[in-house]
Amino acid sequence: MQNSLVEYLSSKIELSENNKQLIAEAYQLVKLKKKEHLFEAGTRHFVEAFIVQGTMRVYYVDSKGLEHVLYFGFKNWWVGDMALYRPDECGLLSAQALEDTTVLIIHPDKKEELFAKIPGLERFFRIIIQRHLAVLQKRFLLTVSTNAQERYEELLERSPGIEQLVPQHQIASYLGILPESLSRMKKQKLDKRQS
Amino acid sequence: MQNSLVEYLSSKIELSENNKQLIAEAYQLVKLKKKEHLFEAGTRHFVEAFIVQGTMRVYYVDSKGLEHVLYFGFKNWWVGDMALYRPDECGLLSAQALEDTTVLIIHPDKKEELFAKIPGLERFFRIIIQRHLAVLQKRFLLTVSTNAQERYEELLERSPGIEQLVPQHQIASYLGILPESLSRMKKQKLDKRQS
DNA sequence: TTAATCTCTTAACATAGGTCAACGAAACTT
DNA sequence: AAGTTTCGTTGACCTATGTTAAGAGATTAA
Repeated sequence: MQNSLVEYLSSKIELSENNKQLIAEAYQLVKLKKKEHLFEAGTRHFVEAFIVQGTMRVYYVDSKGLEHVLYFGFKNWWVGDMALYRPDECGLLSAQALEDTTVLIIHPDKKEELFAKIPGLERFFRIIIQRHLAVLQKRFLLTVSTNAQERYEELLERSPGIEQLVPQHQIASYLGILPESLSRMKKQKLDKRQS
Repeated sequence: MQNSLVEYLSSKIELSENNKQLIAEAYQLVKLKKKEHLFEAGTRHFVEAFIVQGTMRVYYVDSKGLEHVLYFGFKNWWVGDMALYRPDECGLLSAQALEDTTVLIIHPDKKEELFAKIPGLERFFRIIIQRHLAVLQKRFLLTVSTNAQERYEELLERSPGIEQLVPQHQIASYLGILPESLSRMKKQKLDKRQS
């Protein structure tokens, strides 16, 4: 069932059989239907979920009501609002399943318990946070230093196959442009190739 | 001398006199002349500096040679490439003094020693990282959801007085536009106010 | 003090991407 | 299967910001 998380963690840190058991029991399986939300902006959600199967998008809704995809989550990735640091904070982000998706979640208190029992686990999660920071920083710098075309190419290179997993207007949102603009861009690319 | 760091930390966590002493001794005072660099992209720099006095900018140079300010550092702020997680990594960022500036730095190994000796310190630095993540996430979302005008107003509101500390073309770079565009924006604002 | 450099402003023109509107094709709902 | 919503495409036009060039002050260096 939740072996995928245990497998994933085992590949990252040393875990005794007993600890694997503890982890498997602490996490709870949640099944989301397509379009269902794991958490929504403005609510208290200290959720950090591991995707067992499926695809999600994490996005922000701005003051004009427009949505902006911050990142996508695929199998064996973590999704959450990593910027939250207290369980009682309200977040700015929402997370929605782009297809039927299965995730594993844990209560913050329970996570603390695991940290106390399993050496190396807290350190591992700290590294996850820092990796998120590194990824976000790269994303920001790419966004301010390139045009949509270049960002599109970078995305395709970094996540080949993403076009099969995510509808095109969500990709446009991730790139920071409108669907019409992505459509136009792709056409220009084609036209150029044929000339 | 380095009292400002000790004072700052004391206001955040409980510190015995002995621990204050340890901290004061572990950090090293560095004086930077205006335009001097604390670290530069492409070099191994695991630097995390506390600004005692002065102003710095942390920036990225893109593949076309253009500079993009990621953030400014003022008195009593931390500057560094928080995305680095191993002391032997090369960073993408550079940090330069915008005026004569004094900072406190520490060797990573020494920092580990402090962590071992001073309870609460490691936890505090973890919070700093997470706060950086939160700030960066907000910055990213603001950047993709607003125009330069709105970002300019947000900046002035969040950092009143910044225009006295930082030259205008650096502010433009922070906003993600060219100096000419910021100049034009300000003029339009004036024109509007007068009509 | 002069020269050299840096900083800010202005203006004319160029372009990436936004806006609006319309349409056909998929993909769900019933 | 019919109807409804969602998704991608196209085209005409618009706007924010980039580009280039020039000049005036301000600051720094010699």
